[in-house]
Amino acid sequence: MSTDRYPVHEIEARWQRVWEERKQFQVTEDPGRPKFYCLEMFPYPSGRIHMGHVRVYAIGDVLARYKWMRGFNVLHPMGWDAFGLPAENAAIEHGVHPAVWTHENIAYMRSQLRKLGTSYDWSREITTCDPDYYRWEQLVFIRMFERGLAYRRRSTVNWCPSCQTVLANEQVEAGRCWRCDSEVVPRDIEGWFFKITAYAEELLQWCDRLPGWPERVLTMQRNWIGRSEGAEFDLPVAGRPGLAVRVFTTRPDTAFGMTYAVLAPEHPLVDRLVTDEAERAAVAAFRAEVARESEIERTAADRPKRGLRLRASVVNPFNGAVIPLFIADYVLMGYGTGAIMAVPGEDQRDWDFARQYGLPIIETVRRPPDWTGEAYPGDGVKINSGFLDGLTVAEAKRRAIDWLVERGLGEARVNYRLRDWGISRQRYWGAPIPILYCDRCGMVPEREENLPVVLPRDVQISGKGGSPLADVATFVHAPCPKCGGRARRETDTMDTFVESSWYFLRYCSPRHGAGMFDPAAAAYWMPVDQYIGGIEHAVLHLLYARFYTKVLRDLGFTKVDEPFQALLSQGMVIKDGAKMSKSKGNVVDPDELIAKYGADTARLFSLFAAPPEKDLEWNDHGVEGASRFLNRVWRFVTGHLDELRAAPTRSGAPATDEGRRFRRVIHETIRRVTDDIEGDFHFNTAVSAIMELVNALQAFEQASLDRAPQDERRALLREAVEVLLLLLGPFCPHIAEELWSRLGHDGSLFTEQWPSPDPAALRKEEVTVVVQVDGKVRGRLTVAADTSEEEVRRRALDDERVKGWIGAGGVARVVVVPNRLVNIVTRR
RNA sequence: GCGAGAGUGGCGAAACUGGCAGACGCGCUGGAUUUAGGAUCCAGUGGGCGGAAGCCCUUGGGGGUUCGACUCCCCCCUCUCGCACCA
Repeated sequence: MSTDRYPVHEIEARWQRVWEERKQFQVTEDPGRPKFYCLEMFPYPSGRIHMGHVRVYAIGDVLARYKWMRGFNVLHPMGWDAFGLPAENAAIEHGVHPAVWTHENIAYMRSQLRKLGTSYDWSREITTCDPDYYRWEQLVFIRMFERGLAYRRRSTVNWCPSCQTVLANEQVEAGRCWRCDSEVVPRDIEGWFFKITAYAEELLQWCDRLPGWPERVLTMQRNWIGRSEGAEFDLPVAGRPGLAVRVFTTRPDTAFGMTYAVLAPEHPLVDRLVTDEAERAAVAAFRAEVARESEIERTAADRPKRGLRLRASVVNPFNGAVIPLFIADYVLMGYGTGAIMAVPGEDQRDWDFARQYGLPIIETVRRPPDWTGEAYPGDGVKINSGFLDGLTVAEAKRRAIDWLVERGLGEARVNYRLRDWGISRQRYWGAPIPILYCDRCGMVPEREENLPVVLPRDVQISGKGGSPLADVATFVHAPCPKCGGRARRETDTMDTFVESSWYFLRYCSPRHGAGMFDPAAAAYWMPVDQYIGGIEHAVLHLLYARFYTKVLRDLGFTKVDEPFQALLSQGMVIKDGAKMSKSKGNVVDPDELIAKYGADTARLFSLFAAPPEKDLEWNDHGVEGASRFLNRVWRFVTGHLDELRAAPTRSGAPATDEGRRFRRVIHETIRRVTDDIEGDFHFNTAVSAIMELVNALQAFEQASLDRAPQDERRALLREAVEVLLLLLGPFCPHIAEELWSRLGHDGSLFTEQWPSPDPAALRKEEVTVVVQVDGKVRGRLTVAADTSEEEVRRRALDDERVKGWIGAGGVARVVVVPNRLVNIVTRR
């Protein structure tokens, strides 16, 4: 190790030990102090932390330490999202038990997080694969089951052939598995669901009441929930009394333009409508053709639509017209009623289909004169629409619905795109679902006093498919909780997103034995004041956690409506233009980084290089720069220790202009750094303000050597250095603590008050006013602050240089912005 | 297609409610120190013209509002992300 650099490792290890020994960041509820719950998304214990972790935990740590210094009682916990597939895959590949693999990883990653100098209350650490953790979600599962919020049904689900398990809709990205990127296939299977759809409206409504969340995350959630308003009504099947096709539409006003109707190919009504074997065979062939297409092909853009005309026809109740009925691949069974009225005039999909199959097109809204498109989806006056003619689209929608309701033919209806959350996983490493199947009693929940249903250790993990739990006789066979007879346990486990849906509540009282959490502790700490994590969870974890919190509220466990008051979505860490990944070979290993430069440098660079919400382009030279800066701070403080220690306590304003100017820089830095942290977490500009302070400090040190009175010089140097260390503390805690103590302070920097700017120091005596002529800078004036407009105008017009730019036309007007600028507008 | 966000030096970026565009850092150039390298320090660094003072141009492109536009309005282009036949 070069002697030119400060002793990073010695210092960092020492302070990490001191903080731990002092239990400095352990907290208890204290009603006398304002609380601040600072939470970063907990990691999956994959083995080692990566740069994305360094970034998110550095961001959270700055905030937590800052809030400490601001006098808050800060809850800043850490834990492990410990269930999940990689542990099982490791078991298959290396023959190590998932539990062993997981706990080894946790031990290593915990030491890595400590080396980063993070201010966690480790006494609150939780691990979700611990039965003392998941027992509580088993309890909640039972309560949800009793209320119909957890239910079992057979349905077509997303199956990942590689992970050998079901995926929730939210876990499928463009037809592929969110984890392994395999193509997802539909599969008909029995499984457990959480009824998130019962909360669709509330989840949507609250999107408008989360001002601390980024708009793009709220938009993604709103889109995902996908509310649409319209009407549902019957199209009677011609000549088949009692049979009708139920359709949903958002445009009931266009009903007079319906020229055909469509059922989803798998719609159950189809089988009842077929007239003979020939048609049955045709339908079967069509269905097979549609089924052959993969999810990805089916969602490809501009794909031609395919349909099959059925022999049956339906009647448009609005005008009695008999219209053809199709089955077609562009109508989905999973949305609305699985059937539509087709209005080619106003719907582009219907237009495309009608053109292809030679079906008539009726326009029911007058086109704007410059309209050149095909189907017209916009507003306008209704035409060709009977009693709706002459109305606007909005009026006609209302009228059409009233008309349906009056005749008992249909009703207003709201539909959501959101589907229930499928939580069954056909895998081992997850929380067991506490349900038994009894031959006599059917589906029975485990008795609450028998919880937890512990995941057995001894299993054969083959990865061949099907839950390995099914082969564990001691687990599967259990007495029926109701009748005591023979019963079998459910062998699916819960989606790991269930654990992460409430861990923030468990942190409030992590060792609570009488329930999920201590209500008093949760009442004190919740909600999370600032949550920090990656954008990839915009509609996964963040939607599930909101839902689960509302369920817990409705079950009487908590009074909180929303778990996260404010959310910061940090950007990715990229290198050479791509996300860091082993396959691209562009990973930077945090261990190596810390070994070379130390944690303070790693933190400083990841905070300085970009604002937190943006992607961060990794740059090795930039890291050098961060390290260089810290070394400069170190050299300055250690090089002036005698002088700093001998400094007098400040009294009054500096006597020299130089001193006053420098003191203003010090206090302006306090203001800037505070505003940057409090505002939009723009730590990058906060760091640059600190760097500017150091630049000013060095300049002042040089300039004041022989010019300033020595007492004033020392006092200002001391004031500047103390402010510098206090401001730097949250970003680079180790070096700040070390230099703070070398200055002669006994206590920790983090028990100090965050500094406030002195208004007297901020006051400017002189200001530079820019003088423009026709908007171009032609000079500047130095004037006393708050000089009157007239005076500034006079002095600007008197300026010789400025006069030269005023042409023959003379001055038209003069705009004066006090303390800033004068703009002289000439007549041209 | 729909929705959201972004576009500023060689690079990461900054610019408060419209008021000196490019702070801070990286890189680069020159110099000092050094046997050398490293480290450190000093000066310079958007483009063009000029010996210099200085002048002109410049925030994806085009228009507009304004004394004044990176910032506000309209049109267009490019990129990123999300959803995607959702009736």
